[in-house]
Amino acid sequence: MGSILRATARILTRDGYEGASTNRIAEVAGVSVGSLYQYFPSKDAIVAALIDAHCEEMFEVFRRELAAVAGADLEAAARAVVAAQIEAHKVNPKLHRVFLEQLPKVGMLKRFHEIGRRSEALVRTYLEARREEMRPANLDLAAFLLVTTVEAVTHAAVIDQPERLDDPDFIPEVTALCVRYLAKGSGPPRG
Amino acid sequence: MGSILRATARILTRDGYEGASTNRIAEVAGVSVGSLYQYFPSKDAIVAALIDAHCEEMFEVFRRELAAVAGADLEAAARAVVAAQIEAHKVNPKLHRVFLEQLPKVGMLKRFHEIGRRSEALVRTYLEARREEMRPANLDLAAFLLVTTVEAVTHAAVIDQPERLDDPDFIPEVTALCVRYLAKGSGPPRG
DNA sequence: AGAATATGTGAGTGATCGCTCACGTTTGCT
DNA sequence: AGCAAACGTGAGCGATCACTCACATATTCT
Repeated sequence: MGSILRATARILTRDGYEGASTNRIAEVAGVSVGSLYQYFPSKDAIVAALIDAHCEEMFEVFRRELAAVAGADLEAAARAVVAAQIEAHKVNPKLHRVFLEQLPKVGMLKRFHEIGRRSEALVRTYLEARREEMRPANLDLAAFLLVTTVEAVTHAAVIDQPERLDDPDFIPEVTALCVRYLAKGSGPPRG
Repeated sequence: MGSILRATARILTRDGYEGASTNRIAEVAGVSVGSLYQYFPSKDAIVAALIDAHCEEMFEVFRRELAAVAGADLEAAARAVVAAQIEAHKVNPKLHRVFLEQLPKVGMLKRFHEIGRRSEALVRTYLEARREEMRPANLDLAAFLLVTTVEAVTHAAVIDQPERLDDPDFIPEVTALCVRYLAKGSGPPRG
């Protein structure tokens, strides 16, 4: 069963979604198609199980790195969130890409949206604990903006432009994007 | 030919990628499959043409709204960028979603990345013209972060959580995210 | 050992798909 | 009208796919 998931992941990362027929998955896993259907009711179920495992793994990396800075100040916490997202995206970037860019079924994406919502909840908890330091009145909106932003920027960097990560300004600048948005410090002069 | 593209767009928005077989496209367009292949060499070519048209339309909306504020101050320009991205995403949200979430071919996504790069160039031009007002030293990185951020936040809102757009804080807060990142105003106290 | 059960096999099924091609139909010219 | 080129047609081809099922093999009982 694990071998089926491992074979599927390998095919997806090497040949993309098109190469992942049930016969080929069975072949690479070293079992027969019949066996494959004893463990999974459908091809979609295999992919779904793989997505679930991948999402769980990414979220676990994210959550663990965040737990370490629950009491830290804003700057340190923001830097940790950014670094955590980068690490989470390094779990299996190729597989991550296939899931987000090649899966033709919409239902599959819901699983990714869910870890987004869970990440938002973690961040909102932090923001609420330090509410008096925060400029935004609507912390729900703030958490949404931050998580969406950091995820997008991280994703674009890790998946599409890995050379960005070599830029020593990358993490500090993304951190600044978050911190300057959140902190009360004087913004631009208000009209 | 236009009818083929229109039929394809309609099927994609109504039934998703799975429903868009060449026979069905021909049927909805009111032509025969044979005719379809006189205008397009392959099914992929139809989808590609549709993507190109869609991207061009979105970028044109974005570019036009931006041209109007080329000389405006940072706050106004940022607000315009945010509003422009929202408007661009309203061109055809359902089709946009299918393109980004259901197309199984990676090659198709390159076309979306290209308008991202073009948007970055527009933004960078503005940033460079006002370089002395900007805090970030690396305006290339700044343009990348801003465009990626505003696109992601806008996309998430328009496509997945349209109720966000009803929040009167939405545009101001996204604008604040950009302006506070860019402006020289005192950031958080530096260690 | 032998029956009963669980597990594994892979050729084959039916359905779908992108695409072709032999054949009509229309159009525009002389 | 007569012809030819351009345009349109749709049954059907070959390929592929997810999935099944009759059968073989392995395992666990008594």
